[in-house]
Amino acid sequence: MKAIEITQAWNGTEKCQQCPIRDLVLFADLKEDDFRLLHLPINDLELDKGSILYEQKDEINFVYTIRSGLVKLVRYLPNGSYRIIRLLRQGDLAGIEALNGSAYLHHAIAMQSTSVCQIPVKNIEQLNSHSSHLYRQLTARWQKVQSEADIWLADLTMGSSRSRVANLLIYLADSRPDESFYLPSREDIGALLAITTETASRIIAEFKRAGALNTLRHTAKIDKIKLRHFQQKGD
Amino acid sequence: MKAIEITQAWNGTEKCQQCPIRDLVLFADLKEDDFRLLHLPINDLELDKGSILYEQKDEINFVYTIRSGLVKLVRYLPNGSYRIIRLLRQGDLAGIEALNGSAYLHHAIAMQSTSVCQIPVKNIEQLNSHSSHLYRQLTARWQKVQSEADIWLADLTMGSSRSRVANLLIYLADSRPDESFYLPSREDIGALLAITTETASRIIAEFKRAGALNTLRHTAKIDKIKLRHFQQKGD
DNA sequence: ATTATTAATTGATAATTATCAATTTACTCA
DNA sequence: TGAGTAAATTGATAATTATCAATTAATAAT
Repeated sequence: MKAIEITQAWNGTEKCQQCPIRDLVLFADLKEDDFRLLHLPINDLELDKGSILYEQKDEINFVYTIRSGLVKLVRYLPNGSYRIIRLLRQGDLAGIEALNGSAYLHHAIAMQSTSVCQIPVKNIEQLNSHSSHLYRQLTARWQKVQSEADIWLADLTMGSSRSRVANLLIYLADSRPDESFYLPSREDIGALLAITTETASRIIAEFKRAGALNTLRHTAKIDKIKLRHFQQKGD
Repeated sequence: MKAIEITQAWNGTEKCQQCPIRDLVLFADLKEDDFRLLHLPINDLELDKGSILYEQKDEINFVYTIRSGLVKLVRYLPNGSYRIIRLLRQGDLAGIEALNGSAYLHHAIAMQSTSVCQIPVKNIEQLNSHSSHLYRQLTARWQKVQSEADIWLADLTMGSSRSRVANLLIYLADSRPDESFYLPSREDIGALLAITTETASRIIAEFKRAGALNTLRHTAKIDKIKLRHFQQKGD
């Protein structure tokens, strides 16, 4: 287990243009001519739960688009504990820092079965120098990272543990078509919100008892109305 | 007071090339030819403490380079409280989200006397379409924002209040030539670290008593050795 | 299916932080 | 300078969360 499997390798030309999440990914705006500029192969990777997409020390030759699944960006602290800095979902870009030639800033680890496109940085650079279409996508993505980090900071680092967990669940459920989502382990919830595993567990259990959260294995659904009662004590 | 004064207006050509913080700012890599592409005037603004550089609702026509001083990016919450999302210092870029045509994401407020360059977004766009020099600076800056946000999240949102305040002071003192820095109000420290004003005050007072922090008005110096004792309880 | 292992839950208690309130200190403006 | 206002500090107490420890539930391996 914890395998990474290359299921396909291709040069963008046809495959990327038929990509079912085309409008979400980096190459959204590219024209047919642009695709001819892709020289290195793009790989399609399937990651098992727990497998590592990249680590901080890794050589940085790729950026990754998440096609499906869930990836956590993790920063390990000197004392051995860790903090989850951000979650990446469908359409998100991992390893964007590679484009500046700086090292990866975190470890990227699949939280569930995940499929990604592995795009060589050289491809991006080539495209960038010959076509301006990619530029908008890249800056837009940088901006998305930034604004999500801000929201994260505002919603998920203040207030009581209870309201932080409620906000996290609402964030996780957000924009899922069927409203069901992957519920992280209590340890990961702790690492996401800077609370202990036990506190995370108590609150999740409390939400379940109140009927605000229903789980089957790691698949969860929330009752937003009931959950809102836990969001803020003051209003 | 709380005035914003336009002290100078110029077209980049000579003025920007002589800028004393040229290597820190957006135009660092530009060549003489590039500057000829700047058509709209760049303004030099002087902000008094407390004055507002921009608000979320503002029309977004400018990005700003901080020449000196300290700016806080503030997000107001529905219940009237606020959270400081990030601090900007010399060389940092404010309002970078304007480049994607999205609204400003925060209020930007001067925490002390601050001077900034106000750069029309149109200038940036013009430069970008005619010269590739700016691209590197922009992506590098985006990346810096991202990596600092990550560090922030890891250092300033976990651990005890005491260690968070210690980390904030170390961050503020960092890279100041004379090691002296502007100490924010206790309320702002609270908004930065998601703790109450009172807790912030108690900890600052404790650091002063221990000789780990010395203040004269809002100018502060830290004793890093002594401060480290407060950083982490566990090591 | 059964055992071994890991994750989740719960309890009791200690430590931390928020809250409410009062006082002292610093700053502003006439 | 001196009164008025805002900011910082401190105290007492309540609420929240961490810590340590035990138990139960879920998952994986044979």
